[in-house]
Amino acid sequence: MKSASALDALSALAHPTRLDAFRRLVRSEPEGLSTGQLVDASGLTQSTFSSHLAILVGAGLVLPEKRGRQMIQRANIEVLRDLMLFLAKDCCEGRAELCEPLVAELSHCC
Amino acid sequence: MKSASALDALSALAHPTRLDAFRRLVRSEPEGLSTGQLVDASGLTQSTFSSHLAILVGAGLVLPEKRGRQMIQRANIEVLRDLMLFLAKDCCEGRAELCEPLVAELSHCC
DNA sequence: GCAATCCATCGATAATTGTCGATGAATGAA
DNA sequence: TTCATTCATCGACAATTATCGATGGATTGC
Repeated sequence: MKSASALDALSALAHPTRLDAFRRLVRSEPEGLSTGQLVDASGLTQSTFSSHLAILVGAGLVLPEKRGRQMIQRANIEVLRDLMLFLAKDCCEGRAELCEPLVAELSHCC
Repeated sequence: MKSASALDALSALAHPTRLDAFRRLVRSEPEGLSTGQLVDASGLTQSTFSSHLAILVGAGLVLPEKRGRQMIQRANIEVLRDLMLFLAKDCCEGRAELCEPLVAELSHCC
């Protein structure tokens, strides 16, 4: 993952509404949620939430699928993984000792 | 890590100048870098960079230490680890299959 | 065909963020 | 003591972001 893509993903997640929506989508994998369900959960107006959703989609973190007249939104775990690898990479290069506790906790968590 | 702290960390990293400075500090562990060195690397004015640095410090991602008349800045890997665990946690809860490839790649990388 | 539903886009406004130069406090050197 | 260096803070301004209501396209159901 390039630095620019990582920045897009970080910026997309750096907002309460978008972070909440993304986590909700991760938890709802693999079924996903409709835009309307996400709007309801956000408490914002439909148009405001739509602009937030567009930012998540633009960053590749959310993949929309058309289903009838609604859009089903799904989290793109791959991009999340790429982002985490991007962040971890600096520790790893020549200094694995910084990364080991991270891997240990992640292994334990999953 | 609470959602609010994760948002602070994400917001802090969601800016080219700050992401670059933080990664530079991670790579320079455990010696750290002086504020002046970071300013030079950023290409911004001292005051502008100082406000960015304050955001990283406020998020806990950077720990300043006074040394004479300069400040030595060091990356706080723990907060990075907490952030990554926060992001991974949603995958892990009841759906480890989403997280496994992430752990696998991280283990391989480190 | 017609009305209703779902959702993206537009335009306007308010709020936040980024940037800079200037100032000043703290420290070390002469 | 006096001067230079390092860096945080202040105030101002520009740029970006967040929010909303309104509009309109696409689709489904009647």
